[in-house]
Amino acid sequence: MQPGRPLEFDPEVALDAAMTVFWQLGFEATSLPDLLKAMGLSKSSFYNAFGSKHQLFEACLERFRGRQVGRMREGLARAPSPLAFIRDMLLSNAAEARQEGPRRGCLIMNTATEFAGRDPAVAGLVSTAARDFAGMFRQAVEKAQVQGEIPASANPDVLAHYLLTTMAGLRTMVKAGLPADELEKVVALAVQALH
Amino acid sequence: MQPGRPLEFDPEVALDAAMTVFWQLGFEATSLPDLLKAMGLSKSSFYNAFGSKHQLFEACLERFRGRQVGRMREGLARAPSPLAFIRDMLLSNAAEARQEGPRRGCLIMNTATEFAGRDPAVAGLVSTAARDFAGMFRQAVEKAQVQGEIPASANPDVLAHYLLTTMAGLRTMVKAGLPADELEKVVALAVQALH
DNA sequence: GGTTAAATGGACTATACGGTCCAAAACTGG
DNA sequence: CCAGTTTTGGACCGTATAGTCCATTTAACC
Repeated sequence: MQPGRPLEFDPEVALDAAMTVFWQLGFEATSLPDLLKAMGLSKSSFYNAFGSKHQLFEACLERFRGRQVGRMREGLARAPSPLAFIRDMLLSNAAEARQEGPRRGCLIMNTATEFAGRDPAVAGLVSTAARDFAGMFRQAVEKAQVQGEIPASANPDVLAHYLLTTMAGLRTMVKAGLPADELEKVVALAVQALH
Repeated sequence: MQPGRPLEFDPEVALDAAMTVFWQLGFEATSLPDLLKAMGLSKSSFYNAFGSKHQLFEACLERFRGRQVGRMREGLARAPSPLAFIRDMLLSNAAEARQEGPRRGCLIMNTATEFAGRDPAVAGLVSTAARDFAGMFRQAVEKAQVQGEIPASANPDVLAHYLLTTMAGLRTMVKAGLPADELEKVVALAVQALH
């Protein structure tokens, strides 16, 4: 690449801002002006750097997936025990019901419900992300089995999918307005079911 | 009401058609032309009869809620046992993963994730519906406790919320592309957890 | 400091949106 | 058959949408 003027904005930062907007509003409800404002750039720069609203959205999904997987990996590594990680994971989802504000949920789950079925590219990203999340849960389950926190007889894949399903359900129930107390009891029950 | 020309369409039928469209596409992604086409009426008739897209949507939510509660009540009455009803309920959600087509999910859950948080009126309808669904599950749980299918020591409310959460999670996972076989194993595990 | 390549702001486009309005048509009751 | 009331189709409106384009500015390299 030859000389030329350097970017005035940090694409990473801009992408983060865009991700947040999509996360809160979803794809359809997010307008271009919404994005430009949040990202702090002009139309030209936007299209120059990100191609289109749709491409940007896909980039955000990817970004979210990677970040979330990283967060889970890190959480599993740091947690006092694999089962504690699982419980904390679910509890952190339920905890969103405590905050008064936005209730963003999970970008991947939101996207799955919003329109994964109508867009093959997006559907692919969503299902890949779901598989990755399940994979992390699976690792946690297997680790818990080694440590004797979960019976070795259980099928780690089934448990992983069960946990992912519960997580998705919690996010939905938060948005539906169930109080945090109730959801925390649900989490306790769900964790109990692993034994 | 005096003479006047009678309606050329059946409002109930039209409402059903509208409900189906919203169910598949969500509120934002459904355009007025989409609705008119599905309902088979002109703009004038539409606004005359239903006020606005938003009002129509609220009517559809109400309709869905009532219908779903009725379906659950009926299912519980007909089922060979309360626990069988619960299992069938969850399985029927998972079963959507088998069909190739649309994957509509549950209108209420879809709406919760799409934009319940941004619209107080809609949020109210969604949370009412969620409470109603939970109430039906609660009845099933209590009945199951009487019949000894579920330990009497369990808290019916918690179990009801747990079931609702699982149901919501299943619908999300269906949309995320998890295969039906896996989801059915998840259902078995979730039902197991009630004991 | 000139050349070059890229970024920028803003004007511009075409389309689609939800919603309104009105004149004409159509059906009922008398 | 007429009066009364409502439905109906379609023209119309202002706005917002995603996306394009170009002339100008800007900074890096030699």
